[in-house]
Amino acid sequence: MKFYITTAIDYPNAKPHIGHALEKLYADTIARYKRIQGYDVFYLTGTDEHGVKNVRAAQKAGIPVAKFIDKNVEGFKELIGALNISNDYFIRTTNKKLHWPAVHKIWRAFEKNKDIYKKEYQGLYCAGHEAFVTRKDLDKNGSCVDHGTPPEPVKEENYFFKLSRYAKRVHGLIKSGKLEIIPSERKNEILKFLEKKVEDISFSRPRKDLKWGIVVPGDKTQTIYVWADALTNYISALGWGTASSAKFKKYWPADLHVIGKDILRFHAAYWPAMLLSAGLPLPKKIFVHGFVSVEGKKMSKTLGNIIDPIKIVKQYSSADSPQVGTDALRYYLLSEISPTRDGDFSQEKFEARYNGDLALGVGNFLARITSLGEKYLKKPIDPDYGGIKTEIDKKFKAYEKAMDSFNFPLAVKQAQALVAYGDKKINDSKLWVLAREDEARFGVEIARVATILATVAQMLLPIIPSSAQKIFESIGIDPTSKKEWHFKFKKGKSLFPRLD
RNA sequence: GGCUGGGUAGCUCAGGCGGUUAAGAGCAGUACCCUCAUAAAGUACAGGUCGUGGGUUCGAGUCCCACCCCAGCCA
Repeated sequence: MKFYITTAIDYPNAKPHIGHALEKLYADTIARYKRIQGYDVFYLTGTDEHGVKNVRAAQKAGIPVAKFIDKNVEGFKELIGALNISNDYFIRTTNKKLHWPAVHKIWRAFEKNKDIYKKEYQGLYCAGHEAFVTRKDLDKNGSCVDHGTPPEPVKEENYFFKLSRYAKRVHGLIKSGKLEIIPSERKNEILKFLEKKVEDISFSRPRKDLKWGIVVPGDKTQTIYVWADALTNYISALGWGTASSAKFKKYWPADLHVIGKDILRFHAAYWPAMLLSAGLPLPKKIFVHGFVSVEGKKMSKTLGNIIDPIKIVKQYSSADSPQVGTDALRYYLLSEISPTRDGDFSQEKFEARYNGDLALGVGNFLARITSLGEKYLKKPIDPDYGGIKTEIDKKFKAYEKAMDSFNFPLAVKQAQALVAYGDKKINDSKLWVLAREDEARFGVEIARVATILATVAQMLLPIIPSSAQKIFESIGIDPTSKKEWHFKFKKGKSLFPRLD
């Protein structure tokens, strides 16, 4: 079974912030979870590199656009490394070999279906924005809210895509659940949008206004606008439109697009319509996540409260435990932030989570077991489910249910509940006393708590992969091995050193 | 203005097809207890108008109406 999962492609006009981290993490956790379940997973992420905003940002920085983009894309790739993201490919929309042919091909497909037509577009052009603005961007005097100057009415010719022709079909597909939108509020939102009169959308810009982009095939005066360019990444990355489309045949349609709530319409309306026009299968599911605020406030440049995830990772890592910062951030974002609503980040909450759940939770539980096991156990022992199987099964089922519905905080809770259960078992059996006084019973009891720990590590594998792997190593197990497990304990350094 | 979601213990949230608790979990706080462990773990304690005001009902966080806040979508 294959599983194709994507994130939105990021706009590299600035450094990545914690919101970018969140989305990649959601997709990564699902990808890892599916791999563990045996799926042949293809996980795609990348960057959306064309458009006026990038040009302007480059100008501001005084660097040629291509160079500016290359530099910023490195920042996004660094983020992927810092977060231990397991993507299988990184698509860039400036990739002329892979991406551009697909964009041209899909454009031709629209044309062939007569879904592309030229129309005069009238709009209010704001020089400051270097873009068209709508009424909601204007103040009472009719001036641009951001620039304080009145926009001028401009007429220009653009190519339009007949979204109106597909609105009903897309609506039907979403309503019936053939194209699933999660959560249901977002499904309602897009259904409402599609029930109103849907306008066709401008799919190109005059070349003179937008040079940094892909030319419309057969018309050198027009540049393909973001929709047909960026959204096509999901199939271009698989080789669609090139000679080597084996991956496309294997992985398309996408099983899951992971996106933010701000781009719902593009993914749940425009993109399906485009695919229908091109005669391609539609994605199966779209998961819409929320945003991350910082101490209750929206992240913004003016507030200067933008959180750099790479900085956080570095801050909490050390030379001999480089995975700690990565997993600490992964754990926080996955356990503290509600996946379908907005969540909050604060240093204080971050450290409370870390100390409570990781250092003194899982980490301490591991230390208790390996310390006793290494010192008192004479030979490797087998897992033992005696008296604990019901509880483990119950928690594991709840965990799977939560993971399947992208409720990561609830999934994590199941693992933490097992840690508490195991800690209590150590106390109740007085394991440290048995270690000295009753070798046989000690063997049985430590096998049981170690079995609990192994289950916890299994659950955490998609959440904090490196640390979960370390847990397995400390108890002498290779989780990927089909061979029978035997616990052999080795107490190492603290998995998650406590923060003061 | 229309629509969607939310407003539950100091904080983060569960419950939300009406009667298994005349309100739950985690964190923080207090007491007790253990000492294997990262001065860690475990146990007990939360008396919160379940946004406000009405209504339906034998009985409502849980249904209905109105209103007030917060977020978002569409105008």
